[in-house]
Amino acid sequence: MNRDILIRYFSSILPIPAERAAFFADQFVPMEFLKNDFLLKENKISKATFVLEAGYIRSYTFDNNGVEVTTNIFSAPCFVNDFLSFFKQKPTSENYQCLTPCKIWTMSYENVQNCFHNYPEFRELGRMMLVTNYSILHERMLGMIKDSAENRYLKLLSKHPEIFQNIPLKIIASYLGITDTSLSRIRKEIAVN
Amino acid sequence: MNRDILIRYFSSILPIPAERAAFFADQFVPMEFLKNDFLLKENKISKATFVLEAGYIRSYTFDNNGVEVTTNIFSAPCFVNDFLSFFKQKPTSENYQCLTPCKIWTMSYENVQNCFHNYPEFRELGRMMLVTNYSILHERMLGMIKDSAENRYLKLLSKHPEIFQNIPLKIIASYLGITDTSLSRIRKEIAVN
DNA sequence: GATTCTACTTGCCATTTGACAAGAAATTAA
DNA sequence: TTAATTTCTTGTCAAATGGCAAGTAGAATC
Repeated sequence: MNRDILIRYFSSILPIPAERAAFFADQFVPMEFLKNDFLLKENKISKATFVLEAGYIRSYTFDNNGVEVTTNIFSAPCFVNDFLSFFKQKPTSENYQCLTPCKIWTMSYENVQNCFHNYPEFRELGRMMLVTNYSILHERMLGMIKDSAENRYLKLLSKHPEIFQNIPLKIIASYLGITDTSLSRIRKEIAVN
Repeated sequence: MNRDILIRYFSSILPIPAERAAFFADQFVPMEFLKNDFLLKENKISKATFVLEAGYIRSYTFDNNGVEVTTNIFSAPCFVNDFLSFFKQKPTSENYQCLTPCKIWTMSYENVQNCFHNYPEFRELGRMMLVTNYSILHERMLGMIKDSAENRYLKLLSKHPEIFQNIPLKIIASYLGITDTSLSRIRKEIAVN
């Protein structure tokens, strides 16, 4: 695993001295996960925060008919966090599962709290991470209101083409809020034109 | 305006000593807004955070065809914040407008930063506010994927019935991601049964 | 009180999306 | 390699939602 990726990722979120970024990176423990491994299961409390160095993860839950719904797709490098469960130490309602083998850096809740307490820059990093994720979710929400399914597909395709090379379409369809059938038709329609 | 509402609201987000909650409340300046007044306009940078004591506010933007889209509805008491604009001091893409006369407590960006720096509990309050708002948005997102328009309507109706007494249906429809025509039909259908 | 404006409803028809089922293609397991 | 499983596509039909326009009701303005 590559610690430099972690350091660069921190610096991209918030400009901080390289030395400090390296110190923060040292707080994380590297782990390797296999495909289908779970980082967190529903009804459990998130005890750690994760940074995905390589691989793909999704979170999912179930709709009223018991059908799996993909709530999020994580493409490296990024934080993987159930904010509600982690920061309020409450059980989550979602499952976080590796879609591919993953390289993941983890940091315990206690250590995060400790660094929040002692390092203003770490607090700032945490806040920026929250704000950034909020605004990504906000954009996705706007897309659900403003855009057609086809446009949502095209936006995701242009922003994260790598996802389509690595994740089954039916999971992407669910994430886009449509059925795999519809996504298949949308792709067909676009291919024709 | 009623400072106690502010204090109680803070305490509901995070258990803190009453004295400290009162001190935080003192950092906020009371203001009265008229119907249709703007708290923040698109392309401007949010210079203050707001707590809505009484009244209704919405945020809106425009879709690709120039049609207004309501992105959020704020029902007192609650924080009213453009997180991205406020915390990153970047221009917002949305308009925040009063739908009724409003009683609003404001606190400047500088003062917020100062309190973040000096008061751990204030930081914690800010983080909880962010986390809470993230999870509300997350739930709304899930609803857009999992629920039919009718179910989204019913959920909003049961959770915030007061909104339907105070805000035009066409704005609520837009917030739910449907047209006012569709909402009208959904309501009719429900009324029949 | 009359006028204007806005919100809401409704009818008609088109489009999008879903449900279900069958089959093809690709991947995984034996 | 073969078999089993999963993913993806496609057909048919139904349901949900939208676009547009007309008409009604209610609120705001003069």
